[in-house]
Amino acid sequence: MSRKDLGSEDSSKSARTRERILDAAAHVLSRKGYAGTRLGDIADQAQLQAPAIYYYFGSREELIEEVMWTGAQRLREHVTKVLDELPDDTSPMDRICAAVEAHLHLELELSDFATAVIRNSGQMPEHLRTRQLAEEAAYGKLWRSLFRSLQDEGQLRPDLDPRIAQRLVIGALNWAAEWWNPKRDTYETVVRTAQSLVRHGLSSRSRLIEEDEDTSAAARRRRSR
Amino acid sequence: MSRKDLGSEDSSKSARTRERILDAAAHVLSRKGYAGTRLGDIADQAQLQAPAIYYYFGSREELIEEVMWTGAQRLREHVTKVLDELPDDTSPMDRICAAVEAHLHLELELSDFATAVIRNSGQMPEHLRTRQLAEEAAYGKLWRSLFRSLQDEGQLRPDLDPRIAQRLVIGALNWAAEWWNPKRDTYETVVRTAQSLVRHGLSSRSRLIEEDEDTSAAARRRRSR
DNA sequence: GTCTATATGAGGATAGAC
DNA sequence: GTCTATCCTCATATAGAC
Repeated sequence: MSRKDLGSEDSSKSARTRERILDAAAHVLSRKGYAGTRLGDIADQAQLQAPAIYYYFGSREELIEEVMWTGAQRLREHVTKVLDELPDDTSPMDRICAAVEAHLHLELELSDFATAVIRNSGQMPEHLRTRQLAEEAAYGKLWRSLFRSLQDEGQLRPDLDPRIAQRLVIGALNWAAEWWNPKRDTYETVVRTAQSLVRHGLSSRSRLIEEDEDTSAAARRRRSR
Repeated sequence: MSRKDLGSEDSSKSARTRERILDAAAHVLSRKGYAGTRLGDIADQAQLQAPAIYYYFGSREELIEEVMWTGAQRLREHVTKVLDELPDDTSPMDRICAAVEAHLHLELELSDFATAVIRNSGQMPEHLRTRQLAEEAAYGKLWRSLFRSLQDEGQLRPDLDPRIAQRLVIGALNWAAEWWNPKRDTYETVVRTAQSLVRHGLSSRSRLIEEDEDTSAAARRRRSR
């Protein structure tokens, strides 16, 4: 039997090689796209010969499928774990902020997998996305439950459509992998800004406070809503 | 002289054919990716033969380059136009909300170009991105000036990093093309939710009002406004 | 069990004749 | 504008080497 079904916890030599190939594939996939991902490039990156990949994966498609699934799965597992470790009495909004950080953490950490998934989800043949779609459905469900808790406690501003707000938030986070440059922005600044944006953006406690009428150019907002 | 330099305002037969090819290329590019975009598929979509494309475009690369540039250009021009038409005394926050709608409008309207650009920006050879990058730089500049106005008037919450907040907002908008389903969410709901999220998310007038300590899950609507 | 060297054949861009 | 021919780039099969 080959090594195809070794779990990722195995650290034998062959498991490590397999992992190297997977990482290399994520790297190439994120930069070249589904159709542009050549086994030769993956092999170069993983420091072996292209046909050697067939020892670990049944085909190019199987390898790519696993990259997409792994990316989605690791994200969901990480966020789930972080949420599970929060104290039971953590407020819904604090849970959402924790999820925001966890999502950003994994995404920016495993950015090859993240950008591989993000850029290629819409370009893959459907039959390679089954496991990925299942992960993403579960992940969406997780976030919906966070938003529902917020709403149940009356903390979600009522002019927001919960589903749409949720997708917008996740979009803002996903996109971060496209622009984040660690040399320009610290990870902490990104997290802090994202959390603040989300917290104030969603909260029903967030009131646009009327300004006393002064003549400054700023004084023109009025009883909105 | 070929038709290569006819502007898009020309509506002669050949200009229309050229436009059809461009639209078809955007369609294929968004679904198959840069490397997976075959002239045969573009030709099918545009209802002509693959080699005929060479009558309108110098090469596959030129055609794809033009899709990416056009997508970026139309977005910037549309948002610029909408902002220019606002009354002079429009507040910075209202200008940002107008830009949010304009961005979403063009993106969801021209979704093939939008998703083509979004999904393929990171997968294209650099030499095909020169004009696109110039457009995007100009577009970024536009948004930075919007954020700067907001900040100058003290309306930007000080715990936000302006550049990062701006990128998060644009990310949330860009991602909308990936999930929006007009059968599920109306365009108006998406715009309204995005605007509200952005307005409250950014505004320094947005205060998280402390709740009196009560444990009831019900007592939470307050000082209406 | 873990890989390398080489061979095969399909798909696709594009040149050039019409 | 179309049709055909050419040429190249791969994924993958096969045959072993260590």
